[in-house]
Amino acid sequence: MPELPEVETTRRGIEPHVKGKRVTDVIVRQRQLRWPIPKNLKRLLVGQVVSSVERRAKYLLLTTKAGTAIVHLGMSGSLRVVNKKSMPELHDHVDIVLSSAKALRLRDPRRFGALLWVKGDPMQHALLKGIGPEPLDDVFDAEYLYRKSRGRRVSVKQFIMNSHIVAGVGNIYASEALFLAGINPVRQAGRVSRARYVKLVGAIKHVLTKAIKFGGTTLRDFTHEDGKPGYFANELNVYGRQAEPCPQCGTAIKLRVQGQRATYYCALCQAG
DNA sequence: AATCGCGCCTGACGGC
DNA sequence: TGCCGTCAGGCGCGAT
Repeated sequence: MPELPEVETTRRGIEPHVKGKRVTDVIVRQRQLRWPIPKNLKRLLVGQVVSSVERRAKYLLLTTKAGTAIVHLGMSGSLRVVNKKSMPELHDHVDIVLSSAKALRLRDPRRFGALLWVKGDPMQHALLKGIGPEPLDDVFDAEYLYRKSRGRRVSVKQFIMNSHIVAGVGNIYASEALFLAGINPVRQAGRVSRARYVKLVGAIKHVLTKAIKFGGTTLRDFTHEDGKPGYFANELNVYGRQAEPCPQCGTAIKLRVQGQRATYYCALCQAG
């Protein structure tokens, strides 16, 4: 499941192959992703030079003079740099063919991803406009999170997964950060102390930074631009480890569902 | 304004 | 073996 570290890993992987290259063709094999891929994408993109490859939240932004392609990897998406002559496989929905020998290939078995186009400032696009600060940005600090959380009755886990509060924290890293901070995931966001938000912000930054260093977490579909997996799955303390011993205290890791999503936690270490 | 639940989609898995 | 139901989950959206 691509979360921020996986998208950032992808961005870093594709950037050297894409930036400064001209788009020579766009091949769409499956248009029906979360939203349909614009029918005129090929006309818009062909001939354009990709001037930058950026990330905002879990969105990738391929910017040209004419506009920006917005890519979301959804649940199962990956972007690979392939030889432009290599045969597409099942679920390889789009090739963005480049002026080099390469093509950027979007694979997305579950098709929860998206490939959209925006003219002008991409940050003004409806999908990006309301998104909260980047978690690795300095403006994302304990004071911000504390202030935003006052009066909120949702669980602290759902609170930090709200992209309007902070960008890019998904289900895996929310569980991991709450474990590192020793916070009970079901506690109401508005009832978490300032001191605990200091710990939580530190934990979020730490786990995301570390996951990027490991090239992200590959559980099933996610791969790097070269098709290789990320290795952070080995570093996960609680996610997916129901009934395994807590790495801190040995108590069995628990699983519960919050907002229709699995939360993994240690009831002893995260009593607070 | 905040919160809740739905639905998009495929592949893996368990039960029979 | 094979079929079928269930689950996984990011996240926008509509309803409350």
